[in-house]
Amino acid sequence: MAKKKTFRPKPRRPRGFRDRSGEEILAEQAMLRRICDVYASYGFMPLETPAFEFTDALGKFLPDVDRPNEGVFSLQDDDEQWMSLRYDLTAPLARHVAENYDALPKPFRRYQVGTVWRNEKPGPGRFREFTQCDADSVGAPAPHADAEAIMMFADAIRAAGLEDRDVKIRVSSRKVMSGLLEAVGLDPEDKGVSGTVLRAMDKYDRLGAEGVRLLLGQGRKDESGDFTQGAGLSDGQADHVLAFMEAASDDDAAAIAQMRGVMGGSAVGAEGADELDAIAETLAAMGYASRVRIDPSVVRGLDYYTGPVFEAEVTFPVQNEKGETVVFGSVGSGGRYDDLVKRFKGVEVPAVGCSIGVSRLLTALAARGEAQAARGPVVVLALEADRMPAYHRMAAALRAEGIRAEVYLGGSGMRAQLKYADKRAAPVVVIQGEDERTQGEVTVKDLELGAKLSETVESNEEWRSGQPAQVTVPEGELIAAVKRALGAD
RNA sequence: GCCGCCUUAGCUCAGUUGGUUAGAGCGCUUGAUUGUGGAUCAAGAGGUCUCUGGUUCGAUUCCAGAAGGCGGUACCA
Repeated sequence: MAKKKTFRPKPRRPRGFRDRSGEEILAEQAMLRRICDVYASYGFMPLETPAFEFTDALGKFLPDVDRPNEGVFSLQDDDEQWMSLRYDLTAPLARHVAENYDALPKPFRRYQVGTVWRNEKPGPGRFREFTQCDADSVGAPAPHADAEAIMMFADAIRAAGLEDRDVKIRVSSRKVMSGLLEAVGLDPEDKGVSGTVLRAMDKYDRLGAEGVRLLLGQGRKDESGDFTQGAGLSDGQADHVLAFMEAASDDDAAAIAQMRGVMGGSAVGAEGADELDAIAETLAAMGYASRVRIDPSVVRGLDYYTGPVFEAEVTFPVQNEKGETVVFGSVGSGGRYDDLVKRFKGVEVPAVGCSIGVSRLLTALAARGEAQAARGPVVVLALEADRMPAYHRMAAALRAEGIRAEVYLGGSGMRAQLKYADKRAAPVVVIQGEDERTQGEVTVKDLELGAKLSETVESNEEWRSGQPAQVTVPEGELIAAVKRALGAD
């Protein structure tokens, strides 16, 4: 007789998707609040848009193919139209502005927190589902809105918990990159060779001048033996590009001047350099010069950028759980995208904004050991089965005072209940067993203080008999006693 | 996508030159303590040795493939 097998699915998650603990969520919420407070203080208003957008609105159809780009999660609605999960918050903003153009004040300034999805291979601090926190000004031309975006970005990064020495904010411009490409004799519009050159420049930090030279020329083989095809430039052209990269300097004006020299007579290049000069001037006047550098090695992948671009990287080494130091990407970026709304409206609407990768930033801070354990709720022990209403009353009274509190609802004894409270990181437990009840009293035990005291207590007998860090008070003084215990730490 | 490493208890990992009962530390449960989280001591639970196929009398161990994980690299619209 054949036994019927019960189907039991494996509990598992798709690659790059994570469950997140209560502590991580609280840390993220706190970080988001601090970042958004900065955005709001600059006059930005919040906006929410849906997780799904029509794929054509995101601009993510593959050229000449009736299918969405591989990098976005997509599905067909019941009318066969392709929809995709948003992969950033900028494309939905452009859609929103285009759709409500006449009613919106220009410039339109909004900030937005949201989950975004990218169908890519996950890496360290890199997921397929993560949170971004953006602020953008739509309808504000260069370079003043760019300078503001960069200053606000620096403020937001600082508010998020990164001190100035922990982060490097670098600024460049798509226009000076185009100027360089023209000077080298390439067509900036040519996505092939020019794209390869820009990607090589983007790796200057990681691979250094020699690595970039290989990528500009024939190609480069990495440690794992994988070969990357190069851009095929001549030695002279490569020298030219590297001279541009070496313009980086502590003196922004000098860096921009050298970039001008390398770009020769390019008109776009000169325009980009003028904008960078204006930005650098504002940053210096506002006291941001020590926190932000003009640096030609910033490229940024998104090809919708049209002017200044910037990004923030952490300067401390990030290690994974195995203790290996890991290649960690940027924690935030931004730039100018003057053509994004034009896709819908036909008219150019200048726009600039920034985005902070909150999930990655949290990963970086956690890797540095800055995750602090969150305090749990006060736990009211449940010692006598027929006294549950009284326990609930005590918890409710604490809540009414704004103190997080819960009644123990498991089925175990006192010892296990205390272990539970310990594991929950409860700061305080409230105990009313038969002894206290008959006296009209309640015991308030300070677990945090007790943990501290236990370090100096050797024997179990001493530990038990001393009953450290707990007080028994009349029922009416419960709230006051709990508050004392909470405040004492 | 390409390259490399890895996969044995909840976690971190040993181990079996192919042989019957696969181990440790930590964690977990219970007790020493009719009502007190730490420490100590004692007892206990927990494994299709990732999966599939091959070689073999016999595979957790050898071989091949797959899946998953980690890292690098590419891509990142």
